[in-house]
Parts: sequence; C-alpha cells; structure tokens
Amino acid sequence: MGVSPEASSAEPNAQSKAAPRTTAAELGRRLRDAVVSGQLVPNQRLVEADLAAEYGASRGNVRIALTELSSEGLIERVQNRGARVRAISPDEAVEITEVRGALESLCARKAAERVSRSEIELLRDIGRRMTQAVERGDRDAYSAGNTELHALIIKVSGQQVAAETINRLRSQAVRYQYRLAQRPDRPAQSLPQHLAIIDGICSQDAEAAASAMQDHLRSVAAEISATEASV
Amino acid sequence: MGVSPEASSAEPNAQSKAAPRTTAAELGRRLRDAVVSGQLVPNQRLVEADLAAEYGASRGNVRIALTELSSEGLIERVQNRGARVRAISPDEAVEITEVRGALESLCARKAAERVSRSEIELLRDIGRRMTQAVERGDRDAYSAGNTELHALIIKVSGQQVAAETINRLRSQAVRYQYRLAQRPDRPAQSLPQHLAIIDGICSQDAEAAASAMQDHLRSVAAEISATEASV
DNA sequence: GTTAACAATATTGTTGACAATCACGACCTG
DNA sequence: CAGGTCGTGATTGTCAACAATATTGTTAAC
Repeated sequence: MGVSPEASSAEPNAQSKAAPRTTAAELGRRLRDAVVSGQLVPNQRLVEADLAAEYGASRGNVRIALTELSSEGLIERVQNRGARVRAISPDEAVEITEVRGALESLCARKAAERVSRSEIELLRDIGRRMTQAVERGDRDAYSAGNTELHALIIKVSGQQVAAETINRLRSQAVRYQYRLAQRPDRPAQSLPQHLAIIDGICSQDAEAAASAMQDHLRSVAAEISATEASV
Repeated sequence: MGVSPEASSAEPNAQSKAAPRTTAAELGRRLRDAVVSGQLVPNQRLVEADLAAEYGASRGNVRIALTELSSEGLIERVQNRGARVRAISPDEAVEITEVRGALESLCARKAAERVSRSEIELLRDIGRRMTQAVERGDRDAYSAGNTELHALIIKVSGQQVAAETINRLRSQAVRYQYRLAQRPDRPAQSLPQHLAIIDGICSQDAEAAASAMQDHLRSVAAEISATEASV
C-alpha cells in the first residue's frame, strides 16, 4: 500500500440537512477545483457517499461528476472499487511537459504570425514586470507573470484545440509546476528563456519564437527529471 | 436550421423487452463506436430515452455514457436541450491536424531515438507494402498501411501521453481523414512523405524524422483546407 | 395576418431505493 | 499453524419514478 492518505474530513458545505441541492455541473466544477488546488491529494480515495454528503448533492450527481474528472485524467476509477485522485509519476510529468512543449511551441509560432501592435505592447510589459520581479526577488510576482505570459501567447495564437489540450495537461501536472516554482534559483534560470520567447513573438519571427518556447519547456522537463529522480 | 439530420431509426439491439441490461461502460464503448464510425452523423440529436430503448440500457447509464463522450469532444450538450453529435468545422479540422502534426512529430523524434533492429524491419516492410499498393492502385491496402505506420511509430516512441491525445483528436476528425483518403491522387502524393518519415526513423535521424512527419501533416492540413474551403 | 398568452407535450435533470460486488476478518479444518 | 471458506459490512452499479425545463401547438385579441 504505502501511499494512501485517508485525509481529514473537510466539510466545504455544511448543509442544514434539508438539502439545497448541488447540481451535477456545479459539482463537477467544485471537485475539479478541489483536485487541481491540491485540496484533494493524490491517491486520496473519493467515496461517493462521502462526497455527496460533503457537497450536499445526490450520489447520482457525484457519479456524473466523477465520470467527467475521470475522462479528464484527474482521477482514476476501477470497477467496483471506486475512485481516487490520480497520482502523476515523475516520468509522466516529464512526458506531459514534452507534449506541452510541442503544443506551446506551435502556439508561439502562430502567435508570432498573428500578433498585433497592442499585443506586442502587452507582451513587452509582461517581460519588463518579470525582469523586475527577479531583480526584487519577488517570486509570487514572477510566477504571476509566467502564468500571464503563457496564457496571453495561447490567446494570441488563436488555437482553440491546442489551448484546450494544454489546459487539460496542465491541470494534471500542476503539482509539479508548483514544486518547480518553489526552487529559489528557478526564476533567474527561466527569465532569459521567457524574454527570448517574447522577443521572438514581438519581432514576428515564428521560428525563433517556436524554438525559444521549445527550449523553455525542455528546460522545465529536464528540471523535473533531475528534481524528482530520487523521490 | 439548415443542417439537422433527424436520421432514420436504427435498432442495433432489438430487446425482447424483458431487459438483459447494457452496462454503462459497455454503452460508452458502443456509442463511441457509433459516432466514430459515422453510424451517428454530425448534428444528429441524441435523445436519451431513444438511446436507452435502442441499446437496452437504463436512461441513467445513457446519461453517464453521454457525459463521457462529451468530455471526449465527440458530442455537444447544452443545458436542458440535450446532446447531439458534434460537427467539426473545416477550420477546426485544420487546427486538429496542426496539433497532431506537433504531437506526431514529437513521437517520430522519440521513435528515431529508440527504434530497435526488429522495429526497423517492420517499418521498412510497411514502406514496401505501401509502395506496392500505390503501384497496384490499391487504395484500401495503402490506407491500411498508413494506419499501421502511424500506430507503429507512436508505439515505438513510447509516449503514452502523446498517444492518448492523438487518439482523442483523431476520433474527432475521422470524417475528414476518410474523405481525404478518398481522393484518387492522394496516395501518390503522400507516399514519398511516408517514405521520408520511415527513412528518418530507420536511420535514427531524429531531426529528419520529426520534420518529415511535420511536413506530412502540414500537407494533410493544406489539403483539408483546400478541399473543404468551398463546402 | 400577426403577435401574445397560454396549454400540452417532449425531453432533460435529479433523486432515493435496490441489487451486485468486493474487502476483511472470524471461523473451521487438516 | 497454514490455508481455505463463508458471513458481514462497506461501497459501487443500476434502475425507475419524480421534478424541472424547453419546445411546440392553439387560441384569441388586435
């Protein structure tokens, strides 16, 4: 067994008992948030009756929500044995990062081809803020800039399909992204990579943008691989 | 309205009425097959009660299966208005192909790095068979070789995450792949591309393999774009 | 003839109860 | 004491009835 946290009892919704019910869609959102935010930890069992009680929903709706999360790869289900939060192995986290590399690189290329004047301004601004954040040693500001940058690039690229896929994968690997961001020297290491991506897009050099993005995520993958090898 | 086939009534499973029930998982597989195979056409309405009757399942299970297909992007659901088979626009088909290009290119690169002696034999053999198929004008054999080749490359690459993503996307766009394969000159056009991919992998030249795959799917995307523009 | 209100119908959303299955431990048996 | 077997409790799987909502059809007023 080894790893199987039974975890505490959190009552996100203390129903009076009468039952102001939670809808299936709403429940899906809430459960997804709970998994992605780490409120529900990897390998944690998800007992349908418990969830129903805690979120004030019927078991049927819990079941539907679990079906959703399962096909998003956030939880695992086995026949007659229930569901648990999926634990992503370091190897899989590396694979996910490699796939993201391919996709975000595609997005960076498209973004370079389609970027507008005003978007260039926004990108440059993010670059400046990230640089300042590193100078100040403000990790939170840097992390926020990072998120903002990737999101903006995807938006500029206009690639819906890639965007959804990237999102799905990111949700699965958040834990690793989070841990990586905690490393003290990480911002200084990745800042030039981010600036190179911004330069590539702003100068409308599709190839440069794509390969800069590819390099960036290769570096992330290498870092995960190195950090998690001994865990 | 314009496009909204109400389609005929197919009774895949004429229950005697007593009810040898269909399980939720099984129903999911069957419905997925029906959508991917084109038995259920785009925009066709999927009325829960009808499906339940036709497949000999309870409506609850139908509902769960629909939830699955919905997060796989095979059907669309709107609140209180039901589900219908998702119609992929030509633009989206192009996007899907571009994303597949990025991912299969990644797989080709990894495959070139990891390919074994025996796998090289298999790849070369597929190449020979596809060449002969073109010479004979045997479209079915060529198509089979095509499928086999892409599958083998993904297998050799060992990329689980990419593999699943590619599969999901392919299911969504089968209709376009099918139509493309119908074009009479298509095999002759794509054969050299396929051979280039095989050469790249077999000579363990990762860059060559990756770019050959990228080129191949760019060509597919261009073809879809040209063919479907006027539709 | 067109629009608005309203009734009737079709369809989806939700729920609680029942059935099937599985994990665990007591208990026998050699 | 090893090993099997047979309850028993916990949990998931299934179902059919009920509630809520959207759509369609009808009537009547303007």
